[in-house]
Amino acid sequence: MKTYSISEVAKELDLTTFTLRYYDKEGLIPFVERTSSGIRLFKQSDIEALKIIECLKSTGMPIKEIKNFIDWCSEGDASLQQRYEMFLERKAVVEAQIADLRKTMEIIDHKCFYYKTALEAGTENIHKDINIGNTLTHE
Amino acid sequence: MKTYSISEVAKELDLTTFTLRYYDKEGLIPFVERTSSGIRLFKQSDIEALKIIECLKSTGMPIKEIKNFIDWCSEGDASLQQRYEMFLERKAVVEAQIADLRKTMEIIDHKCFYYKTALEAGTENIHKDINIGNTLTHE
DNA sequence: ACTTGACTTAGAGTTAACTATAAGGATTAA
DNA sequence: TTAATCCTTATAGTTAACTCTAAGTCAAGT
Repeated sequence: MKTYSISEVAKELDLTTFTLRYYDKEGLIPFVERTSSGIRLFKQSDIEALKIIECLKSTGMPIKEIKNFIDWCSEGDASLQQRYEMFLERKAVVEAQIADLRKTMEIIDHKCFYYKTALEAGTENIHKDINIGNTLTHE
Repeated sequence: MKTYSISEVAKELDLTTFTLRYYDKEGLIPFVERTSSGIRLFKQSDIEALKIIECLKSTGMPIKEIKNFIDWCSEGDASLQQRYEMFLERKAVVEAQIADLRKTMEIIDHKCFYYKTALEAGTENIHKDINIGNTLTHE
């Protein structure tokens, strides 16, 4: 079975060897095997596992919680329920993040429009004038 | 014109007074006026500006860059182009973030399915079995 | 008068996730 | 054989954005 060195994996996943050893120290990749002399041999499945770890990280999950998940994986079928619930929770988190970003996007779109029209008019006052002249709403 | 104290603003925006003074020190809210004795008087428009600051922050924009924007605002119409470009860039950033989260969501959805079916079967092996038995693709 | 809440400067502490260095040793590919 | 790459432990530094404390002052409300 083909294996990869720590620097090959680092390159492929856009991490550093420092980071990978740090992950190892933190217990995120206990499944990575070693040669008799102690050199890490990453299997393709280890790289896939690291991609999941990066995926969880990108949802804002702290490393200590990711470690819990990795520990559950070692426990086998007994932890299936916990792992399922963890991913359901992650799903909810990501949905909320997307919803927040959409709101952010609305505000930014408004600002893009604001500045686009201001630029076309040559002055920001065009927006202030709209309000000053708005005798109906007094805004 | 109605004004608000630092603690009222902190409460409304779910920040602390420490944070608001920190923002002030970092030059994010130079427009907030003071009483003759130095107490900050936040106007409604100041609160709206803080909401924009929080919006920019939520896109991952560092405080020093937000300060640049605030400085541009003080410069008036001369900086309209820069401010417009800044928001266009923020728009692109947020779009990329949403795209990333969608990819993340796909992976998480897969995992939800994986664990749901594993739970129904009582064992994770159901997924391994699929591969072992797959004599066509040898995956 | 007293309490509350505002202010200041200055600086220390926190947190997470790296990021790096040093010092020394082992292994491997050309 | 030599250079590159790997390993270890231990430790220290970095960064951003807070977060908080201290020490002392000031001012408004009851």
